[in-house]
Amino acid sequence: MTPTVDELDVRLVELLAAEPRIGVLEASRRLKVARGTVQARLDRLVARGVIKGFGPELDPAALGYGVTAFITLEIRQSGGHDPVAAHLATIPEVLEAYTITGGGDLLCRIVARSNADLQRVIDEIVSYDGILRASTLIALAEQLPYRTLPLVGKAARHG
Amino acid sequence: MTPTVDELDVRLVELLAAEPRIGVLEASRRLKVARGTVQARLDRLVARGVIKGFGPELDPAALGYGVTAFITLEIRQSGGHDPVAAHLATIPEVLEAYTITGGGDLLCRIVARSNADLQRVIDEIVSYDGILRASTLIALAEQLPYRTLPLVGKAARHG
DNA sequence: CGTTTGCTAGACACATTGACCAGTTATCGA
DNA sequence: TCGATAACTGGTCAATGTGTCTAGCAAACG
Repeated sequence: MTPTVDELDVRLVELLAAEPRIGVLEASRRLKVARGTVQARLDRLVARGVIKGFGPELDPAALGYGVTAFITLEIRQSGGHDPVAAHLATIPEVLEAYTITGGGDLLCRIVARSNADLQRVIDEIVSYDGILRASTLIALAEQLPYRTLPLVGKAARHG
Repeated sequence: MTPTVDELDVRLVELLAAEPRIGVLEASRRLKVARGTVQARLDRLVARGVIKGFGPELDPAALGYGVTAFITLEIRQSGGHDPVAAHLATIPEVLEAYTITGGGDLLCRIVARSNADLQRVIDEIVSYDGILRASTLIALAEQLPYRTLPLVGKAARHG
């Protein structure tokens, strides 16, 4: 299997991650390649889906949502996951949700303004009919902030 | 408490999220405000930390890491969390890690190339001395992709 | 061994940026 | 209610970057 990215791609991605505001021209200067090359590489990375986008990264904590928690939902088998996912999607505090192994379970990341507010969010979540049980884990500290950069390097080295 | 963001901020963030490549000038045209205003708002949002950055969003799946899992680590109380976090940081497949409620536990998001590869990643994680027990949940499907946009709207409406 | 693909290096018109400015509302505290 | 401060407008300017195109060259591929 041929790697999806090569060493130049990695350097480009790392450069963009470090200084997102530099343009294609400046990037080409830093990487010592022609501008067209950088442009082509970027287009290719986006086309392949390796780069999903350049949207602004928002910090829930800065918006006042300083409490993060993970909640496991046991849902009624019959209804299926989709209606539950649709319900969760209507709650802004639910940041993401995955179905996980172990009969009919869902793992969600949620945020709240405070521990008291967390109760409100949880109540809103479990108010839905198809949810049988919920169990919450409060995040105390972020030991390792979300990152994907090391993965690119590894993918290029072809692990 | 005064909101950290107002309605214009929300529209700006939503616009940037929808079309990240538009510049300040185009944004000002869409929002029907002066360019300087957009510039000032953007600077303010970044300065406040509401916008953490504009880095490229990478998709692990597109890099060949199609398997996502959540792993709970029970760590030895004595050593503390930091050495464990340092160990986890050296493993590219560990995308994030949180300390969570429940004595000395850590929740990590990890990715792997396949289920077999997942075993290798887990082995690498638990090879560390301070880790007593690990329990893994494999993510079957992404029901709700990571999002923060709805939160901004809610913060502005001041929930 | 010809063809395709990727990179270089340069060109061009055009749009955008960053940095200003003066003048005009809003907002808020006293 | 008034004054001061902060925010927004609408405009300028030079400098820079963008999108798009060209042609030549080298390596990889079948």
